[in-house]
Amino acid sequence: MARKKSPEDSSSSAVSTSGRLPMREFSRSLPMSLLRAREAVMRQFRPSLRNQGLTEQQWRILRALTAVEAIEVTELARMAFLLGPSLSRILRDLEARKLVERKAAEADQRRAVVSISAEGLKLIAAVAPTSEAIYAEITRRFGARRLSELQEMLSALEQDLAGMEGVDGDDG
Amino acid sequence: MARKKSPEDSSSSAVSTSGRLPMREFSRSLPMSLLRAREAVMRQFRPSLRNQGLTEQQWRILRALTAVEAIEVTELARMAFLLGPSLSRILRDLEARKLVERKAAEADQRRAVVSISAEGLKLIAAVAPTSEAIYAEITRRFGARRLSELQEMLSALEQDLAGMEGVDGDDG
DNA sequence: CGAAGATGTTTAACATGTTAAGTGTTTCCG
DNA sequence: CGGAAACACTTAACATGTTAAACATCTTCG
Repeated sequence: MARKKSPEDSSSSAVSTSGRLPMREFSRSLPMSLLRAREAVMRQFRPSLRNQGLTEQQWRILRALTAVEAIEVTELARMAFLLGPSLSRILRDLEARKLVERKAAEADQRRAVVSISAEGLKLIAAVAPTSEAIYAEITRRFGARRLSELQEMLSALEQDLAGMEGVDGDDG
Repeated sequence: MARKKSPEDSSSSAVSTSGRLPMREFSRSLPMSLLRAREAVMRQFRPSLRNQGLTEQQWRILRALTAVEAIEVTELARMAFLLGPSLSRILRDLEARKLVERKAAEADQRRAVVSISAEGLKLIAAVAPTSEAIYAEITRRFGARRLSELQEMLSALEQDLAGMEGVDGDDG
């Protein structure tokens, strides 16, 4: 919407007017495709989460905590797919909001054990219905079977790239 | 050594010890799958970009600029899939580094027109070979055909969700 | 013409991503 | 036993994501 401008309508962007490099298909690169798809999905959920004062990552953490009785920070980071520093900050805030509780592990004072609080559970319960409804609608639109196939491919991609670490060209 | 710990399933996690809520298996939600897949891909590219002092987003912008002679900021944001504020900041930096040039549009002083500089092109040329090699290796591992299929599905997902804006439950 | 509204871009404010360094604990091993 | 190394976080510093608001310019329409 609202895309009118000068008289000389250029319709669609990018016609590589200079043929400088053969790097075609930028908009169809795999990272861009994944980014756009994910954004299309998350766009559906964000408003609802925001209504409850939750960011996407905070939601991921609380969501992960509902699946366990208690869990160490590092393990939680793996589960919620967050880096340590991000998780550290978010836990500090969630703890201040009394949505999670933290205590030191008995056997190892380095480790912290986190669990969701009663309040946290209430918040989850408030968001879950809308969240599930959105997910159901997405599934309906895209098709359950197709969705499974997509997840399979994504998982396979992840696996195929798991051990690939050394293509680092010497362009430094 | 300390191989960078990539959050994969530790196989020990999460057995819903409390049966609190019937929520979908968290680690297999669509947003998480997309996030992990994208991260697996980007992990391959980041080191090379970093060697050239470029972030992923800066690279996206320069990459998009090589495809056009010049382009307005809003259109560039659409192409590189960045939000206005992010693009604004990045352009300020790239301009300071003389990798891009900016001028006001003649017909409309509100609009700014951006283009890549000669230096910017050199930088692109320095990164491109490694980047292409990595992409080729990813394609080889996953399979060209499979990769096309995946892109198709991602594109379709994006399309299917395009007009879905109003599932907003009243959980506020 | 001129004030109200629309539009393109930037700034602000807060939250997270990302890498490196710092702080306590614990483990290893001479 | 004790110091170096490993480990589990946490802080720090910079870059981007995200939303709202500010700015400047342009367009509408009375």
